[in-house]
Amino acid sequence: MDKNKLPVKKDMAMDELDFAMLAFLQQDGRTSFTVIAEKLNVSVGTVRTRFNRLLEEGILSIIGRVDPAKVGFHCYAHIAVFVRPATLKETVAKKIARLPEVSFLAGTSGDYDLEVDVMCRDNDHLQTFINKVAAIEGVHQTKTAIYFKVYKYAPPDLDLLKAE
Amino acid sequence: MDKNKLPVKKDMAMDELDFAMLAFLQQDGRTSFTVIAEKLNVSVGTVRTRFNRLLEEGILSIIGRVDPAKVGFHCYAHIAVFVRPATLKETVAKKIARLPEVSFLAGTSGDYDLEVDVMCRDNDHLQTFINKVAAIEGVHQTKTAIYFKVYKYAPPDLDLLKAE
DNA sequence: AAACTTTTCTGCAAAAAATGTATTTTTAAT
DNA sequence: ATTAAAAATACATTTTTTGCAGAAAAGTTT
Repeated sequence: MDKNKLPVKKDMAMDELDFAMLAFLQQDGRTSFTVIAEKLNVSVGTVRTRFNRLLEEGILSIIGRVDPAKVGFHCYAHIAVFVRPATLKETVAKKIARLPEVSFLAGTSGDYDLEVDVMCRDNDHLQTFINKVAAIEGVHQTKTAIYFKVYKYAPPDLDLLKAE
Repeated sequence: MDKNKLPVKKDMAMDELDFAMLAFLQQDGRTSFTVIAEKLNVSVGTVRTRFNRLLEEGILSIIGRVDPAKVGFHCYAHIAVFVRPATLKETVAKKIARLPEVSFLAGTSGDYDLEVDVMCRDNDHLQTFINKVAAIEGVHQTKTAIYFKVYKYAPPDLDLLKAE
């Protein structure tokens, strides 16, 4: 397999072999080096070296994904947070990030300032959480929406990077 | 280790041992059965049996998580989709779900009908994507917001289920 | 409550996979 | 072309997983 550099960040270049490995691991994070090596026609050692580099660089991480609904999180919600004065945004973000219910937190370019996605046991738990957020200094308003039905939840499609 | 049933869905009961295993695997999906067994004071066989059950039930999956930004997705955005007439919601959802850029798609209780999160290479790619969505029959309006800074991206915190 | 059934856990041997290291091959630079 | 550096390979060793068979626990039935 040849290694044509792909148009990624210059400092950490990745070739086709890396991407091929990622493709396997995205599907099953426990795929053995042996199997990957066979499928890609390289030695086990090569796969191992590459794998470790990908981990070290933080490009890849192997995690056990737990289905939230199946273990008891029956309420997945989206909270739009309006911060005032705007200068408090970072401070507020840091405080919200600490709450364990928060699965995603980001600053956006939209109407509101911060987006908070939370996993709660139930509506009761959610309400308690919202109150906690509302009590934070700088939180001016919140708008909550519940995710009724999740149609898709997928990892990034690496093919989008190859074919342009 | 004793197995006090925890308040999860009745049909697939999980005990403390299962949760302890999940906790390990959430951190490192490649943790060997041997290590888990030692830490939890059970036999390797037990860990294996439980592990397989968790996989089969879809409670757990081991995946290689790829850092989108590091491989070339420099634009993570949020698109609010308004569907009209409302009856087309499911149809529209199915069509959007097929697009490879979509990492998350859900129906919400908020102002808009569908929330679409997308991973794109750059703003250009994003714009092309938005046009594709806008062209779908039933899509009345879209509002896009870019995630400027992601403060947190975390798996569900299982401790929230134990202590209530 | 004893006898029986089912499920879960354990222990051990065999197979498979990962690791450590020395060597070869490839790549890049002068 | 020559040489230096980086990456890939091969193979012996260690570790982990897998496949069962037997033991222990939990749950039923009478």
